[in-house]
Amino acid sequence: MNSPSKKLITAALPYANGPIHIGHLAGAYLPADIYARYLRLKGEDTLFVCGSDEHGAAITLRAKKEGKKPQEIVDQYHELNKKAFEDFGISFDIFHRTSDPLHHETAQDFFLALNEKGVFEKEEKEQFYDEEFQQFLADRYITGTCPKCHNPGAYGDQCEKCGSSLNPQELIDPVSTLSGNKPILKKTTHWFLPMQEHETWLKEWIEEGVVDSKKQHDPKSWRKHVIGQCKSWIDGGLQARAMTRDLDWGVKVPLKDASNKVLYVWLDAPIGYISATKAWAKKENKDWKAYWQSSETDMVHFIGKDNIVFHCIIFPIILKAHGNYNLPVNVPANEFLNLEGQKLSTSRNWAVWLHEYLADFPEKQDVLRYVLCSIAPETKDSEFTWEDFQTRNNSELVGIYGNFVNRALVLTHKYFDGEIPQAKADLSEYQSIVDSLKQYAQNCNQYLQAYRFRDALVEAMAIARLGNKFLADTEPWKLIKTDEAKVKDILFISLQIAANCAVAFEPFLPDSSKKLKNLLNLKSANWESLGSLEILQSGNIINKAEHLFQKIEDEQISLQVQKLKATEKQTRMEEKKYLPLKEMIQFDDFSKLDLRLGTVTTAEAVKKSNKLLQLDIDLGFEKRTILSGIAKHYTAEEMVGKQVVVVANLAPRKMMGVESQGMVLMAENSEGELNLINTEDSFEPGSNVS
RNA sequence: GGCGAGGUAGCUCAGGUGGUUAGAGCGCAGCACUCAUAAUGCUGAGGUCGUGGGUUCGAGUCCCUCCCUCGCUACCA
Repeated sequence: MNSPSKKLITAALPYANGPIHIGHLAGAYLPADIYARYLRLKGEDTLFVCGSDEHGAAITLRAKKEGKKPQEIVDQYHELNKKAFEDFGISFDIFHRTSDPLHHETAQDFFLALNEKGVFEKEEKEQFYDEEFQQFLADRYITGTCPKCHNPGAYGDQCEKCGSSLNPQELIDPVSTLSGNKPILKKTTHWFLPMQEHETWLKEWIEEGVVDSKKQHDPKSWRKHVIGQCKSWIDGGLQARAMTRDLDWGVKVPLKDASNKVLYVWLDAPIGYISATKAWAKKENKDWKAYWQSSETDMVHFIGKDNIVFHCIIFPIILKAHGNYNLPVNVPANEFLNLEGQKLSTSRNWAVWLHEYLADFPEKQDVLRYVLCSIAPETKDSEFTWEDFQTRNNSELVGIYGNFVNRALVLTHKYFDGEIPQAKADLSEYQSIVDSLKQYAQNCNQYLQAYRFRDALVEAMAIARLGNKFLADTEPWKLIKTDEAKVKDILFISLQIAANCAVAFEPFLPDSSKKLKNLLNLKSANWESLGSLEILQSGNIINKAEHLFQKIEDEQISLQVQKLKATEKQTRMEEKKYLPLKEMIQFDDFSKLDLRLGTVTTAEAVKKSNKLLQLDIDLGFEKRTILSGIAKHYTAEEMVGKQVVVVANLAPRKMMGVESQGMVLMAENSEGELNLINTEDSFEPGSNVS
């Protein structure tokens, strides 16, 4: 491998259907930004691109639901997210969008090029079509009865009850989820990408890092879970996938016989990286090809784990099939971030939204960057808690880093009126400090190169720790009384360490580094100076000390926790609310029910079930065994002796190997809690309920 | 029950291709210090690396059994 002179960094295009939360940031944008900033600091020719992914059925449907145009939805979130990224210092060279004409043109050209090379297989198939909505239906917008297990709620692509994967045409009584009508079958043509034809070279590329007999990357530098997931896909056998869709919101398929068809997301979103590059190049008067088609350029995709297959299999196939394009040298996908014990969920509002965070913690974007990098899910899922956020801020940012900087500045002002002192020529008695500094700097650099940002950040913090230790060991506040010359050496070194902090933290905490550099009157410092005692110039004046970070109090934290709990409760209420009223019935329908009072005589948990209790119930005239799904609300012990209402003429049903002879009635509230139904004066068993 | 992930110090977690006394941060205890946002530094507690087997000269690190936890899913008639 040569050492490329250019770097292209991409971060997954966020879907313009909602705002950005800490999971997105920790998963892709923060590591990408750290890496991009690191490369720029090293002076490498770096381009960092991203943009909004604005097409797809979900946006169309949402627009329809809200009575808006798709473009309105997309405009709203594009602007919101663009601003959130800016506020958090995500230093995209361009944040483009896929609704831009340049993108449509680029994606269409790409499609045409592939089509001319005969990469696709054109095939006509019958597909379900919703006549009322006048559109073909994606698999997941069709439900029906599963042909295998007769579950009435199966989706067009799979039945979640029995787990079998399906074709929409297999469903019994298919229904469109758009209109609720029965869809009709209609012929339509699509362009398929036969991925199975690419298995051989893909396998070699992923496992050996070799493509076209050339070493392209070192697989050892790739994360284990990334390679693992790719292998399991390839080993499971790749299949042909349609690259076109019958929709009207998207990039039009640029062929005469393809009206009302758009490119599928695989040929749309990732091409967004290319069109973003083109848009940037146009503006900057540069050549976009230098970043995509030159062997001098390394490309790295930053994504979350849900995007691995996309970026490691499908996009590479497309790029290679097109020819001329580079493949990524790494795809450092992160796993998922959880929040206070639960996974983040946009729909359930279980998230910390970037724009809301800044409203509550103004100008504290670096604190969140610090915490999210410290706990980034680089090798496995990890957890964000507000308590941890507070601890890391207070004990690490304030106590270690901010405090050290403050000590060095305050001492310099106190003893030398803010002038960086002149140290003696021979500082060899401090060699061990210099060695440690160099070591941390080197470690930090190596970890950054290896995409290990958590570890790299720990090394940066170690530099601040070193500074604190140095001051504690040398005690300049004592020495000043006896040996001012030595205090000059000590503060000279301390200030150099502070300057080192400014450099080392710059990729992670750009705003704080800027502040610190201002305090030190340091115009610029590149990455190469890291580890040296030559960043600051003796004789220069530094500014008066200001705190880089502020403590976060308990009240602020409990407020956030309360906020989370409140939104959680609210969304749960909204989800449940009141069930819709069922269809009206006649008295005859009701009188078919035979409801009786019964007394629970014995109760036990059903083995290997976590919901079912097995109850023996005395109905007066006979005894019944009934299974009831209440184990999460009642223990077996407390059920014994309870009076219940039983549906006594319900057909028996076997569950978990036991026959249930009836059903116990329960009330369920909006929280999903269950409660028994009783008579006021405990009538005798067998009494009729009507 | 099925699928996925995981069980390492009080807590949160590191521990590529097996190899000397198993690590970090926080918390805790003691000591030092007072320049600093009661901040910092040093020292310590002494963890059967979930269980039981196996492979090996040698296993948190590989194989098998079992137990437990979490997520999705099934069982709520």
